[in-house]
Amino acid sequence: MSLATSSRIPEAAIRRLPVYLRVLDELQQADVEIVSSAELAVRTGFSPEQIRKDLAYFGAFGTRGVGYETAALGQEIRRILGLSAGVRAALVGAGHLGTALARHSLAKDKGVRIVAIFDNDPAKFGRNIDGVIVRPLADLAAAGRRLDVQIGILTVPATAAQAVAEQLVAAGCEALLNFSPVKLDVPPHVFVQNIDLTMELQSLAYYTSVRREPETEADKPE
Amino acid sequence: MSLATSSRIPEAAIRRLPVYLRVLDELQQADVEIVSSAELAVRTGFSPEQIRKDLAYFGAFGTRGVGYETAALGQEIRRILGLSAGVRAALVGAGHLGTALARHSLAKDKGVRIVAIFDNDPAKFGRNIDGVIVRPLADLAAAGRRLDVQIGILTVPATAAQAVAEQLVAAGCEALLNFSPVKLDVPPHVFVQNIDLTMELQSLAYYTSVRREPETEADKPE
DNA sequence: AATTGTGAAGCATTTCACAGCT
DNA sequence: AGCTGTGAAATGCTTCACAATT
Repeated sequence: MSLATSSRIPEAAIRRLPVYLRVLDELQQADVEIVSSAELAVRTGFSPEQIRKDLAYFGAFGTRGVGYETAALGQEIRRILGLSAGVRAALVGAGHLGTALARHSLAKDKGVRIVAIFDNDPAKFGRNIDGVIVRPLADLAAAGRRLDVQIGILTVPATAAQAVAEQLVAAGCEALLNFSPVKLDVPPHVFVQNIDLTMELQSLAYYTSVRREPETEADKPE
Repeated sequence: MSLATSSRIPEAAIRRLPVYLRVLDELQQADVEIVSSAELAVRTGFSPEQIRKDLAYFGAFGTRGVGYETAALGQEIRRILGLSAGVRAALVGAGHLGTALARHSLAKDKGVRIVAIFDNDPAKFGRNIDGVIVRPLADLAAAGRRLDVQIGILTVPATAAQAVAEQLVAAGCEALLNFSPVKLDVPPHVFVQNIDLTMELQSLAYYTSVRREPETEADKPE
């Protein structure tokens, strides 16, 4: 009962589904009722075969010789991801990044709703971020499972991250979005997605020509 | 001369280097002079073999039977990434997310420095974000290559993204960090890293147990 | 004795190529 | 005729296992 790991479906495929969903919604907006994998490929940048394979992991949603119904496929993806049920998230850390994220996500409902925001800093208590009030971090432990949140978002300093993660898991979170540069230690049933902004910037530097110094020393010795 | 793509080294390995770098800096801070791949593995969550292989792509930096010198390896990674030269970045879109990012990155110098911030909104012109003044977007085109930036960061609405990307490339950017949910069309020598926050949240929903509806219709038909 | 560096094996994901429907 | 769905091949990345070195 506790083995929730789906295992057969590549994580990369799951991460592409929201991209398909966005394009499908745009097409529907434009009254396009049918779309081919080739057309989706142009709009997403993924290959048509990949798109077909990704979708085929979950069923046969298209019509051969025709394509996919935009509306129906959109609903299927929403169902697969669990967005139609409406997922609830708690965000911890109402600093600049946390606030930006909350606004970003609350602006338009995309199936995941931030329903509670916590912080440590009394100066921030009571602040209203697009309709959600910033509460003391202590409330997270107190409210616990009554919050009924499935996703936790960490935009806290590295020093606080592990403790906050544990409280989010205790509150019932099964998936965490972690912006702290820390490897979180969580129970195996909890899925962690890390976003490390410093890492993103630093790794980009590699693809820049700046680094070319007259270097002789450390070339691979054959 | 224009073929800059390194090609032999996995992108995934490049993305792990900044993580090693962070841990090495922490160790150095704590006066640890030597570290083994096993110890690095514990602290980063990657396997020791993977760490050794990643480093071996660039040279032989360790001593057999001993380990790696924290200070020396840190410098090597900085050199490999191009951080020692000091990379310059321009950020476009001084909204909540852009501002948060700028502060985040400017707080401590990690080798990539945001040297210019642009926005479309006159209300934001002149605002000071940790020492950098928000300038009119038009200045980006005007300043062009004189900005001497290698990295561009896009925190703009989807509708503006492609045009802004083109201006950043014209200004000399060889790598873009794109937070807009748009597939950017750029010349082949430009490296694009997308961070799609809506996608991150929506894909997390999959790893949640919410989705379990009494579903019969669309199971894979064997 | 310990730990790196690395060819080879193993695994995962992507691409190919085409059969199967409409 | 056109486009999906899918085994099989190709590619890429990770793990294994051990020789090399201090």
